[in-house]
Amino acid sequence: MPELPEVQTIVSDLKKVLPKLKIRDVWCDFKKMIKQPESFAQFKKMVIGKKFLDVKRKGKNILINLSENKTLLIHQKMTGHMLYGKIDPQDRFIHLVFTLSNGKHLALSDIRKFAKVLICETDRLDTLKDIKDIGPDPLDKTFTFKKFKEIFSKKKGVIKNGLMKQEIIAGIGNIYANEILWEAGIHPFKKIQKIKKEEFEKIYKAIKKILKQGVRMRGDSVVDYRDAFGKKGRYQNFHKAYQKEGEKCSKNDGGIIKRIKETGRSAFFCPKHQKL
DNA sequence: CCCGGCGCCTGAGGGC
DNA sequence: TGCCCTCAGGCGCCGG
Repeated sequence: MPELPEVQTIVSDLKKVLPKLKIRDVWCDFKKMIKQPESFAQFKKMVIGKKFLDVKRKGKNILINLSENKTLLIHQKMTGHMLYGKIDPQDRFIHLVFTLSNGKHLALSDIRKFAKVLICETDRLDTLKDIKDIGPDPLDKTFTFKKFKEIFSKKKGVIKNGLMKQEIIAGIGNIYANEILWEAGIHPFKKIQKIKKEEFEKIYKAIKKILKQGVRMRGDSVVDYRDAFGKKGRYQNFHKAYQKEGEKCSKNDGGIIKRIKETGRSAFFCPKHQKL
């Protein structure tokens, strides 16, 4: 499931190959994924002939900046991922394909069809809910401890849910939330209001450390994530908590990783060193 | 306003 | 073998 490191990997890949190429054609077999403009015919008209200028990320959103003041926003949701290169026409999970001026393709593969795509005027991007209603990016230089603590100390609920709320902080999903809290030594269900300053410091450091590590490993392919060239990431080999239920905590503290389901999501943690 | 729960989707995996 | 159930979880939406 693409979270910040997976999205960042795709964005870096695409940034290397897309700029200066043009869109020759576009094909789609699941038009529902296109949220804006209204019809696929309009979408097609808006992108054909446009040139790729830049590729960016905001939270889990991929922003592909095109010529003539257009930006493609892509959210990969659970199983979506962008692919660049020669696309296998037999691949039934590919639902959107751009044919590029160099003869290659840019495609969106998505088993579960949750991904969404939209076009926005570049200078109106900030008016989009997807952009304006999300919190700061945890890897941004301006995301300081002061800012982190300031944002979180106002929030209610438990820490793991807070970390996963995009309107508070943008980019963290279930895998990294579990890993961050394992690293920080904080129980996933600890109430935000009960978290002390030193604990906030540990969480802050863990956010930076774990997300950077995820980026370095080119993402987490525990399910079906691939980079823009179809290669797996490596972060799944470094999980300490996520999907480690029943295993010994790698801190060797005698804890056995426990799993608790709440509101559809699994929390994984070590009951020994992650205290409430 | 906030919180919980459901719907969107489909493949994998377990039980029988 | 094959059917059916559950699970995976990002996020929009709805209702209490």
